[in-house]
Amino acid sequence: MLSERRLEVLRAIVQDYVGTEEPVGSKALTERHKLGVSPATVRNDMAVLEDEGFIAQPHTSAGRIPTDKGYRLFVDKLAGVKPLSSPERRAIQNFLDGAVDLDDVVGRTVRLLAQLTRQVAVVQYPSLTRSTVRHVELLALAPARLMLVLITDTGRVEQRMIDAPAPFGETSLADLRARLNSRIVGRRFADVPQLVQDLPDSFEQEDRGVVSTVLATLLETLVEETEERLMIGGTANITRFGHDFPLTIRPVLEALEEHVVLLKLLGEAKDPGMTVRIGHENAHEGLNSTSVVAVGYGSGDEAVAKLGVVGPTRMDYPGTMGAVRAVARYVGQILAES
Amino acid sequence: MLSERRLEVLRAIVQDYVGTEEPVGSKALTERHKLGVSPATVRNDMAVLEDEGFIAQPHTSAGRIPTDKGYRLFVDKLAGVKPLSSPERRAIQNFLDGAVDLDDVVGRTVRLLAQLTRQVAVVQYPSLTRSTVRHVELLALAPARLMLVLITDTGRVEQRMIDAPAPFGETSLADLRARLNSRIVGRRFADVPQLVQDLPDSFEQEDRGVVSTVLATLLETLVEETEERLMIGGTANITRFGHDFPLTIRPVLEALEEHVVLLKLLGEAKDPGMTVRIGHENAHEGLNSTSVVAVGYGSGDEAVAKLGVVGPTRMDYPGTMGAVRAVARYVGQILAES
DNA sequence: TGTTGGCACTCCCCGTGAGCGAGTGCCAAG
DNA sequence: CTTGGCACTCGCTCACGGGGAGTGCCAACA
Repeated sequence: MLSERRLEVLRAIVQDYVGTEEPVGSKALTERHKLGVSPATVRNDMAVLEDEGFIAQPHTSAGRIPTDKGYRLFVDKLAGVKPLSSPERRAIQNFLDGAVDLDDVVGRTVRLLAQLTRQVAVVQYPSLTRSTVRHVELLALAPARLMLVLITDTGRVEQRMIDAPAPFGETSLADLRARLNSRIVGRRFADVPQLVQDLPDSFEQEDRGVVSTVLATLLETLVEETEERLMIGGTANITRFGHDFPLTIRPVLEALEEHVVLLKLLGEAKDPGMTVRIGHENAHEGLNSTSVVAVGYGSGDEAVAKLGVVGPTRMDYPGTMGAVRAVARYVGQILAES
Repeated sequence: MLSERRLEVLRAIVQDYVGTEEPVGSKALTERHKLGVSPATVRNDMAVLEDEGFIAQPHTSAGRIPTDKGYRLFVDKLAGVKPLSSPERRAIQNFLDGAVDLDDVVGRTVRLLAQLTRQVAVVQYPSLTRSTVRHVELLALAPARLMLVLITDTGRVEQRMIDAPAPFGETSLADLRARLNSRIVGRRFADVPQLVQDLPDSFEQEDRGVVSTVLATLLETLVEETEERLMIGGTANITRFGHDFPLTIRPVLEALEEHVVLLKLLGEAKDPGMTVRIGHENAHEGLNSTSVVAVGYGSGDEAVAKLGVVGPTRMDYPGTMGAVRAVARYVGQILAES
């Protein structure tokens, strides 16, 4: 185990490097931090930290920079979560309060997060699987052409066209609509399949085909839309990620375009609290020189989706984590209110 | 007026520069193109072209590169629109045919366009103002809480919550729903306001407040959603824009984030055909070193929205224009079918 | 055993200068 | 108007050489 002071040295190195973006040497460290020891001692400590793999030098006779492992130790043991200042809190609240619908909430959140952290923000739309049904609507656009509209408690609306195998009377339609709603409104998506299982049997023979088709489409919508959507913002901030440009930036932009990858990334964050993935801890290769800070948010006590930021491994972890957590809380509140 | 050969020289310069990304000199030009004259002659022509402002040299004693004005002449007079190869056409069709809903169509289009042009693609969602109403649905979520769902002929769905000033019975609701639909289904959004103007009068006194509120929300939706949405793709391609990195790329990314700016940009493209804005012709400063190729698309004979790409001024204009036009056509077809 | 100052050493970084070469402008001849 | 010739410009590359920040090691000291 590392001594108290060595940890302190590591913390100092991380802080300085994050600030200056330049390898930090022993002398500069003792000058900027009150470690109470001489540069020579710090050098010894650095040698140990390097042996253990927490820091590295880009070249012989250069200062040290933290490794992924070093950052990991930093966030696990050395860094707290820096709470936001109260003006910041107020700004968040004001900014989010004006939202009019779900798209707007997500849009504002992503902009806010990008602005606060000066990094790339990613916000997942509230997931359908954990949400409940607020209403199902069935419309006849033509005798054998129906539209299914599904409204969730998080304000999301999904619609699907249905080509019915046979014409379907207005009364049967109203009947189906009513029965469907009475069964599944207020229920979780995951529970819907078994709740509607026996519904076709209660209809006239001639209508069963249509009913089955409608139900099939409904269930399909539930499954399909579990492929969640997300919104990204602050892409311009990648220019801050590093100086070694085209090389670093390209794969990151590509990764950001693949929403599937990002969703997986967010999804992996199983931790009920905040999850921080540093550099190579990210499964996706393009993000090997970035860190992802993610946290769940939700309208109630349960998380319905995730949000987070993607930034350089060399980032201000306490500040970023503070911002991410705070934004998630406020979004949760907003969703609960609406 | 410039002689035939001088135009030919300009064309050759543009083509070579687009290919190599390096200033092109007189000797190289005569070698790669059959101009039938000597380098010295070409040098004279170049001097003229430079005087006229069509080309410039980065430094004394370097080759020439086209200016914005040079590109402008090139696209106006010298370049055709390069039709796509038939495998490409087939690929487009296949790729777009699988789309299941509007989001999917737009999403596929944007990816397709980005892939074909290797540039940043921008696709505007079909505008509401020009589309027609397919259906309006009114649901009572609670006695005094309604939801309005608006479905357009382009497959777009908008929903709004309404807090009614008074409870509203199910029969009244059904009545309003029916009357509303019979009046505005199939009509253009722009015509809706006057079509519903006198609707409250035909209701019982006690229901008029609610009806007015509903109508107000409906009209508001029409107006508000004229702020159109758009989707962007292929952002990673900005890394191809130039070598002078952080400087160029940052403002472009910022501009791409401001959808309002992009919408304005697309909107300015009044031309019924294709519009090409080159470098400083773009009003937005961040896009001064990029070109925008945009064209309208629509389900019928009329354009309902725009799509296009943003790329370096140094782009393959004929190829890009060909791809943009072809994609717009196919998207139009897809929309018309659905 | 841990800490400290001293010291030689290693390299990165940066400015300088030379040589190269692509490209130009001009001129005189065809 | 076109062409070949020619001197000139200037960006690019590379080698050379301090300067400096930082290191590792060692011997001395608590």
